[in-house]
Amino acid sequence: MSSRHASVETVEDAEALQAELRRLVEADVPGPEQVATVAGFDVAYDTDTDLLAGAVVVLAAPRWELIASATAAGRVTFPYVPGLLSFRELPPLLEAWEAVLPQLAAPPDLLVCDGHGIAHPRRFGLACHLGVTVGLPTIGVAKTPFVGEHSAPGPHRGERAPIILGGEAVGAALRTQDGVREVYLSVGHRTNLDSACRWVLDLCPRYRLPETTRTADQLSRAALAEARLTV
DNA sequence: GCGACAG
DNA sequence: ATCTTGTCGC
Repeated sequence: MSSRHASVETVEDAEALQAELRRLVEADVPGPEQVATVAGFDVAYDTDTDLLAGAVVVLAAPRWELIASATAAGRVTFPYVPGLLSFRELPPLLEAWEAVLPQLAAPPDLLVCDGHGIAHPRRFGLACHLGVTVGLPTIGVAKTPFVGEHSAPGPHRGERAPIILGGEAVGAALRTQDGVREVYLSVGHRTNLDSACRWVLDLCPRYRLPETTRTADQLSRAALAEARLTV
């Protein structure tokens, strides 16, 4: 698991591993029919101290109430390289994941993370890496575009426009609330674009960003603040 | 070669 | 990611 990451320390190693793991991605299969629980992932950074903190939250339908969570703080082990974000964020996220699993009666039905899935230069963004690693359905929801072209979706909640890369739809610009800026989502693993849009809308009953993202963001920041006191 | 570039 | 107050608007 993480031992596999221990050997990845250069851009070359990371890209080689991506090329290997991308073949495992299932990006056009039926998504979860029901979602009783959903997990959210996010990482916060302190640029001064090199500290980072990952957080995993588990929310329960239909109100998306927090039922479990875990965090993991540590030092940055990989630089930010566009296209290799997962090698930077996965270590703390997987550590938090391992800590949250024992709190659950069953694995979450869906995982949502910050950043893209297959809307990625090599079709293997953070959401894909997380998905194939834990073997569960994942969706990537990003606040800004990364690759591909898309037109502006209509102004109302639920309207969307495909993100086109290399002639294929790799994701969608989705309006999650009337009049707010769109989010950019793509399949990570074991689901499809329609299902992903459906569940992301469900996770955005009130705000632009999914409840999973909002809650995980808060928790990761709190965990980072806690970790800074230790330094 | 130049500019862009999730978090 | 992160640095950051007030302010316009529903």
